[in-house]
Amino acid sequence: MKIATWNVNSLRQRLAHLLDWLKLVEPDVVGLQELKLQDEQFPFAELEAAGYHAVCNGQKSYNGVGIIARHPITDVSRDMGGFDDQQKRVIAATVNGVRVVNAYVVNGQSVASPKFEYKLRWLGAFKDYLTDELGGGAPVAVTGDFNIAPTPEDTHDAGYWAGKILCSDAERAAFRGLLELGLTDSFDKLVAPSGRFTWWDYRMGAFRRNLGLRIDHVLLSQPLAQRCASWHVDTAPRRLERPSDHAPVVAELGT
DNA sequence: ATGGTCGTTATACGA
Repeated sequence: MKIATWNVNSLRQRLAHLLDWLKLVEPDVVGLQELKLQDEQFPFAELEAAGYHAVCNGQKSYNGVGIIARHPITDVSRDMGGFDDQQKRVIAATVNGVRVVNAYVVNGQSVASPKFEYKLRWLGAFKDYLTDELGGGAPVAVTGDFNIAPTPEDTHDAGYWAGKILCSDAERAAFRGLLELGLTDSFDKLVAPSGRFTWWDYRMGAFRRNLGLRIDHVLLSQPLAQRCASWHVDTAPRRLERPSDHAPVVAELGT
């Protein structure tokens, strides 16, 4: 079973990339982020033709998340109950007995920004939300653009990124707090041929120079973590013309 | 590496 996450940075711009990638890789479940479209614009027909069920929580211009899967998708939940948020960042659903939670975590802009306060509040709410989902009895897979590089090694230049947005102590502590709920970072099963970065800035030729960060993650609750055999980044879509600035991450689970 | 690019019912702002 392949569980993937991919920030596509506009699904309308990236639909061909996604469809080609699905055909090649055949993931069972994919959490998609930054759809940048409304629900009625979601390409359900194209994905169905590709063999995928789909659910989404869309928003005009910004944010927006979706889950696509080869098995039927049930028990769809949108947003975090109890957290008043105008931004569409969370969708959860059950796929083949697995509770899939897919999130587009707040970027935060800079640690001095009011958006950083929002990011930390949001992460606090997300921890509570995951606590509830983990108590639901089903194994849980959390996919998403977390906008957090968990360790200095998850950056191309630890000195440059020290204390900056995506790498601050507060963000990293929040990420560890999620793991402490009983989730394992599937990155622990990194396979040797894969690099670890999942995002490269569009500017400065950052991808060509491999100036990246690891900010997209697949976290697994215990029964799934035990089955996780490998983690890798697929950089092929990042090499295409007009790519997303993120590459898909794939966690593969055995039986 | 502080510039440089993308995306969006845009022409500023978010990432």
